Amino acid sequence: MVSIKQLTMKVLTKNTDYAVRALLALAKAKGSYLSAKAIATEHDIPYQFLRRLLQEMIRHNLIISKEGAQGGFMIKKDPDEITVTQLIEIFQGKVQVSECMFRKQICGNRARCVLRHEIMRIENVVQNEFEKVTIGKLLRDLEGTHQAAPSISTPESAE
Amino acid sequence: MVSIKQLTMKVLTKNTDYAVRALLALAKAKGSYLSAKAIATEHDIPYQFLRRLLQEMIRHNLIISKEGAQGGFMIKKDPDEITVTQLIEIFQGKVQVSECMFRKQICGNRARCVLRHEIMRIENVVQNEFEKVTIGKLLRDLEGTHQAAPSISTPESAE
DNA sequence: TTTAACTGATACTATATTGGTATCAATTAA
DNA sequence: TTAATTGATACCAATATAGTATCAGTTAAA
Ligand code: FES
Ligand code: FES
Repeated sequence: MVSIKQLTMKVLTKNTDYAVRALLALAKAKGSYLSAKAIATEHDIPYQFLRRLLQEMIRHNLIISKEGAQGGFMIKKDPDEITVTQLIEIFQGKVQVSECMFRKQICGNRARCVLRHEIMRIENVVQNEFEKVTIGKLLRDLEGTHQAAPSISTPESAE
Repeated sequence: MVSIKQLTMKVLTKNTDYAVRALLALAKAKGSYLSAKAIATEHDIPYQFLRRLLQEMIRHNLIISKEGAQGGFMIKKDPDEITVTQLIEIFQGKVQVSECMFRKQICGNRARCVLRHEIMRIENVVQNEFEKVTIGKLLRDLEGTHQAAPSISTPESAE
């Protein structure tokens, strides 16, 4: 075996995972401040880890904060304008399929490379797909799940 | 900054990169044995690293080997049947967008989850796209680049 | 006016993954 | 017999990911 350790390669890391969860909590609490501690305990996110993520999201103008007692964080940007793509880019950097495998070896100086085209095309597909998933959409799905929409045809017992 | 180190997250690792290069070399040399050393030097792949990859590919029936002096490796499987997806799975494990972010927190016991559907859909898209890229296709592109097809409309000076 | 509940900033540690090296035994052509 | 070569596997280094700790500053409220 060479490198098959986990059996899967993650495209979303904990950073993004936690950030999305936190944003959903903040979006739901829209208008009031939620403390990092509250979010952390309620959503099982390591406290200090979460704090860094929140600070990063402030820098990116997704949320704001209030210091001191009774302080906390509040969502700033419209949830429908926050895409998973953005979060991935903030916390994991741009998704790139390959910096260009083979480079010199195969392509030499030639600018034309079908493989590269394939790769770039795939990259765009991924990008576009994630672009469609916003915090607002997830929130609505989530609330739909817990409130209305009693049951959907295919129950999908998987997972 | 939280984790933006490289600015990009790779979907293809060196393993896969090198494996594809080696397979292209072997596909080109179809019918004769190429030594690991020859491949390594010709394609700038770390020798010992490459040897492990080759052994792994033997285990997966992509290539065969001959021991001893004048030995080496020879491609076994039809290049058109070797997809990049397969190589990714061998060397990086299955591509999985997320093992299921949020899990309990959000979905609880509910089997219905739109986010999960989105994620799975994206996974499938990636999988399908890579499925289309085979060693055979790459080899033909490569040979086209070096032999016929003198020039294509868009030169793409990028990279 | 002191204190406890907070965030800001940042350094640190631990673990996992990725990338690469080294070693030695076994095989085979010359 | 020897040099070229693979089989097998252990090891090491660099980087990325995940998580922890600390301390200074702010603020609501007792
Ligand atoms: S492999 Fe780099 S341009 Fe083709
Ligand atoms: S997040 Fe896991 S099923 Fe929805």
